[in-house]
Amino acid sequence: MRRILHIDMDAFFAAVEQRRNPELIGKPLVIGGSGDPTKRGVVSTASYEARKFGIHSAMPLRTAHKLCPHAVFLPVDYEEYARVSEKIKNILREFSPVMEDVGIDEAFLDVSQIDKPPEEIAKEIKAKIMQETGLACSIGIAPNKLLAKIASDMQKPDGLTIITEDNIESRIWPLPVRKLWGVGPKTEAALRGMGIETIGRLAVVLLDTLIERFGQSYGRYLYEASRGVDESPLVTHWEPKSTSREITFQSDISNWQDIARTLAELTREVACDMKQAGYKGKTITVKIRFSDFETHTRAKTIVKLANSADEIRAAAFDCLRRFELKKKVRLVGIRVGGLEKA
DNA sequence: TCTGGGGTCCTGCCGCAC
DNA sequence: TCTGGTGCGGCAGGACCC
Repeated sequence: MRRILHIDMDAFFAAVEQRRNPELIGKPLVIGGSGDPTKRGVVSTASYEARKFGIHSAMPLRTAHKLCPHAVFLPVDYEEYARVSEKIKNILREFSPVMEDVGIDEAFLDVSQIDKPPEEIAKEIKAKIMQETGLACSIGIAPNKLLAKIASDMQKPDGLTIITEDNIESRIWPLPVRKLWGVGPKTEAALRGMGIETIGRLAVVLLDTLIERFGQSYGRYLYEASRGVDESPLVTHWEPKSTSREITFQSDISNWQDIARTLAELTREVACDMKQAGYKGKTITVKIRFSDFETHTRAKTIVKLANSADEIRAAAFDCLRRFELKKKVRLVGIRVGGLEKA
């Protein structure tokens, strides 16, 4: 039986900001966008004090500002959070080399090979992270990644939750389906339409029914996930498949020259990213989001792998010309896929 | 009225080659 | 030469994650 830990930092961005400026401790704090709640942007992280006002991740900053005008709004300092994140990941690797990075503020750790109760390991990890960074985290312990992730979310903040195969029925099945990794708003609504609101209710649906409704791959996933089944291994190393840059304009624009100029600038940045990381790519995709939020893409695959701004820009402009720019544009983006080591 | 930016994966469709 | 089945890559869109 595997023993998997899921480590999830509590309100990570907000906690990092509170640590470097203790005056912010105990105050409603919202991190997101440029830090100006009158501008376009969404909430990346809200402190627990801000969450009491109904503020949550992905909420427009303007909405957050209306809910709590006296909250402190700060811009995202990604470099600083990445630095702290790396420190935390290094601490985790000291406990087990089998670590899967899941974004900036969470990770899985396989401690199956360690001759010590996982609960004890988890307590040591929490203490070490607190000692070296001053930050709290929540940890879930389970026989697989799926359950460990659900567990870490059960007693936030500063939690430690153990789920075993024996208590899937009593502790997992009463939870709403939305708690399952991979079930978002659309699937939640579709399931509700079928009269399914909890994981336990999902677990009694026939496999064939789920495959018919959600397709072979996702249907089977839902069937297994609802039963707490997840054999997926920890991924300790992976290569990026695409890299991208996009920007939302502060106000929607209709001038083709402005759009083209922005696309050229994003192209330079993405080419620079690729050269620094040592990758070339072959599929260039341009993304346009119109003022009504309708989003379209146009892609072009070039014959030879490329990472120069000139080559990528030429393909990007071919794509841009294929758009009918009838409506105002709020976002333009570029992605280079099919990456290979240069 | 509001809805970021950086990713991954899946599905359906189409044209093409065999 | 025509027709149909099949597999595959490219493309577009969508759902989801942090």
